[in-house]
Amino acid sequence: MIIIDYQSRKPIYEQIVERFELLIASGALDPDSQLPSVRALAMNLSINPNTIQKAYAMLEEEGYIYSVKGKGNYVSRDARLLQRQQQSFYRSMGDLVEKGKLLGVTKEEFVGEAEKFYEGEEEPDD
Amino acid sequence: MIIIDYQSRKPIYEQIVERFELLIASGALDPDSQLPSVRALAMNLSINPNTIQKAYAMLEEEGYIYSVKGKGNYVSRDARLLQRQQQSFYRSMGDLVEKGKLLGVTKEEFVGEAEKFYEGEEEPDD
Amino acid sequence: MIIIDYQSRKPIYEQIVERFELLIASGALDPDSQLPSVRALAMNLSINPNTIQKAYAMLEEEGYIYSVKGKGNYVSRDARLLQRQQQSFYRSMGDLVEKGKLLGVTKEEFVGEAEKFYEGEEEPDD
Amino acid sequence: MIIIDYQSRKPIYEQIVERFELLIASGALDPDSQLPSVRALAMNLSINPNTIQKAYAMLEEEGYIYSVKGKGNYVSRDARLLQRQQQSFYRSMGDLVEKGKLLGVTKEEFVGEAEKFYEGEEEPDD
DNA sequence: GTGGTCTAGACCACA
DNA sequence: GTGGTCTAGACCACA
Repeated sequence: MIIIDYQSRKPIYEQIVERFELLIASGALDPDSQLPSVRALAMNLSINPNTIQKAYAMLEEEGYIYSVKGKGNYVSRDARLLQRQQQSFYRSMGDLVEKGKLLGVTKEEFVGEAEKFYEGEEEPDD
Repeated sequence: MIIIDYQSRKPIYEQIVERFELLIASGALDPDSQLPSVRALAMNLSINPNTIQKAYAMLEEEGYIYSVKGKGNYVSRDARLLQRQQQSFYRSMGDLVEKGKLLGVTKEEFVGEAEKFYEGEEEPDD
Repeated sequence: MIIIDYQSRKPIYEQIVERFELLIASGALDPDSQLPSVRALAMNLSINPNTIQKAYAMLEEEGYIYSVKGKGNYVSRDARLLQRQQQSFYRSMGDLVEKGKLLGVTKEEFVGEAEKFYEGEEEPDD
Repeated sequence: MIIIDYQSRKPIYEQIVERFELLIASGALDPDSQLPSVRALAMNLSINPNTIQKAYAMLEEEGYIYSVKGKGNYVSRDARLLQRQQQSFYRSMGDLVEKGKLLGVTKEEFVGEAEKFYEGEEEPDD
């Protein structure tokens, strides 16, 4: 469920945070369902429990999960999380378009490539 | 020409590198034209000369600029730089599309928004 | 009678203790009246009986309740409990005022808002 | 500037966070002024640098400070921080009023005591 | 068993 | 010198 790129310049805890943000905002994880325990996930990924702890603390601070003492961490029930992710998504798109303009990518090229990306993945047949 | 966001989490030297990469790949800086001297730019942005040094070293290593001992740093003449930037650009687009799918953004929404971003900005009146 | 906020950062047993403290000190629970049994309350709130046990033990230690072996837990008859709560109440008020001063809240603003809070709520129509 | 109560149930890093929140929101610390370095403050309070780090990370996440890599942590310039603190302040007041009502504290008593607290501190003479 | 806090200490990136 | 990440390990509170 969580994949870590140990070569990445992005810190481990951040990779975990971003992964869970997506899983939660997209609905892949149901509200009030329990996250893997700190120790279990640490073992699983063979990293230090403190690092997981840090990631979970961050997710709680951001409202993605809530923690129940002595029981575990649970997915928050908050519709605004999806909105928030989408907003950040469109902001990234804006940045990308700006970069594209600088590099001489036309609107048509941009849209054409994007459509290919959209289609390419889902049905690898035909 | 170079704008630094001092509050950004992105290191200063990296901001400088990326900015020059774009300026050079897009042709905004002509091949063989001279870059501002390390000291001048450091003074101008009021940051540590070592930071500029590091950015220039990186740009040289990547082939964006070449340095002439005792004279200064100059823009490389290399058509592949634009290609390289565009490739990285399309890779980013692919990542963005993946994220969009997870967040339930449809192809139509994606394309629609992208077009808005393309049109929205002030076009240099001709 | 007892409401638990499972998402609160405050431990469950503590929420239970504080709730009973108020109910008893305010006279909402009569002296010598019986508290719900540990098991019943645990079932009712669907939490671990150990947690209720711990809360009751704490209330007994503080003198709010007394326990009769084999029978159950009962509300203490002790006028000083109200005083104690009120003292702690005024201490909190002192802390709040200090904080208000730091934040630039004037005495007039403080009093004005407090009066609004006092009036705002539904008063048990008489 | 920062005082730690080592007996408190409140974690050290949280005490540090709350103290800086007040100092910053109240304007006692000027925007863009530098906070003590992680190591210096750690030494000063004789606690582990990791604990200070944690507090600073939290303050950054909340927008009270920003961190410049290799240079230090600085106070944010954001007027909404004061508002945010005041909102939380009035929420606390609301809770306190509710408690007061339960304990039989009348509006007049509440206001009277609050005024005493407001006056008591400033001029210890007269 | 669950999360949370803290220390000690190493090591890296950045300016 | 500055912050940031991570590990190892202890110890506590809670359910």
